[in-house]
Amino acid sequence: MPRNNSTREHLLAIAERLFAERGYRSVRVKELAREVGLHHASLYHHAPGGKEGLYVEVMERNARRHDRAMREAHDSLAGNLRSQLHGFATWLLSQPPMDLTRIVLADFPVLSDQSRERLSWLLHGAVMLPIGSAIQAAIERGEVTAKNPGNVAGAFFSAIQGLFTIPDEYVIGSRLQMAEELIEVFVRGIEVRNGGTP
Amino acid sequence: MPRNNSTREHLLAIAERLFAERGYRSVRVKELAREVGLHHASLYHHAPGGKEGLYVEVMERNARRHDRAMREAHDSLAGNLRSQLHGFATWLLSQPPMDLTRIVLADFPVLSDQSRERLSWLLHGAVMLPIGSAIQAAIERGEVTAKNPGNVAGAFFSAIQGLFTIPDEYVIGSRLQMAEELIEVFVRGIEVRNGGTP
DNA sequence: GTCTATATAAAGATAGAC
DNA sequence: GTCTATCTTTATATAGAC
Repeated sequence: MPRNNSTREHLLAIAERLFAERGYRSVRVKELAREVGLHHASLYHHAPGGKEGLYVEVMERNARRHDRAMREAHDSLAGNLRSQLHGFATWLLSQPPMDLTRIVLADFPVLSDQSRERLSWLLHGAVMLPIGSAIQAAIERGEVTAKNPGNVAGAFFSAIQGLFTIPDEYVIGSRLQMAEELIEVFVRGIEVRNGGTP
Repeated sequence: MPRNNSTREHLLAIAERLFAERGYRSVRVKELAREVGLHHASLYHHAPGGKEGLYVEVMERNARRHDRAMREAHDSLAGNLRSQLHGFATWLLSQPPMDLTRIVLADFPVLSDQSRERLSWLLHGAVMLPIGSAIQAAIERGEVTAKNPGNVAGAFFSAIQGLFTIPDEYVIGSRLQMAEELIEVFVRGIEVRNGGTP
């Protein structure tokens, strides 16, 4: 059992970023070791579970971190959907991309059924639930309407993540500014009209 | 030089689907061969460029196919943004997922600069341009407004692709029906209000 | 706790018989 | 055009010295 020390923390941080960006199979153990500044053999001292154990561990960390930050944004900005969405977008853009398509279709097949099921729920709960909950609350306040709030939440999440695919030189202003335009589109798209045809 | 025969076409079709779904590194040459019904050594007869050549070739095919279908939807439904978006969504959901995040962050780094640059433009032109063009036309008709139409186009594309991450058992109705709700949200989100405060 | 050395397995690719 | 056999390289992982 590895001790809680800074080398291990360093390794987990590096692994979390690399796995999030490129996925399980594209990350090489030697690459992880090089970035941490260790020989790849030394890595197994800090991560006895090997590459797969490391992946599961850092993805769980990743999910828990998102869970904390998304709930924090949800709760501290409760009552104002635009602000909540802005908080979600700010957080998501500050983190490595979370490419659910790749995670589900490419990464998950290498995991055990149990790890897959567990991670699946953790990730869903961390990112989709808070967004859906914010939309649901706005529905209950009578501000917006949606047949399927979870669908809108998923679309918002995907749209924000999609900003990561834009090469820096094509970003207009900043990704956060682009996110702000999308927030306007989403909120306008579901808000209840009060000035409709009389 | 391989001849144009059905085995090769079969191989290209299989490769296109597998690479699109799981990405370059997750696809095994032996897996491709098995699905085609060949020994993996025989595969190199039909694809002398090996795995990388195959990837570039089928991604180009993929891009060109999307280009044709998206332009067709764009042109045949011109004048009606909702219909155009519906046509785009119908096409995209009929195809393997196009996970641009994974393509850009995980697949591209293994390609030559030239292949990467070329594929990048092909994919962008095939999916983003038609959507952006449809939105731009609606802006010029005075129906909708957007500070950055390309941003909205990218968000729409990401939102539709995101529907692929939903496990079948959580799909409400069909993915196309979920797409229809998103189309409403996007169109309402950018449309010019005629019944605002007087 | 980190290294050298080595083991094991898998992947991509080629040669050459049929 | 497809196969068997083989080669080379790469990846993950372990043993054991220091």
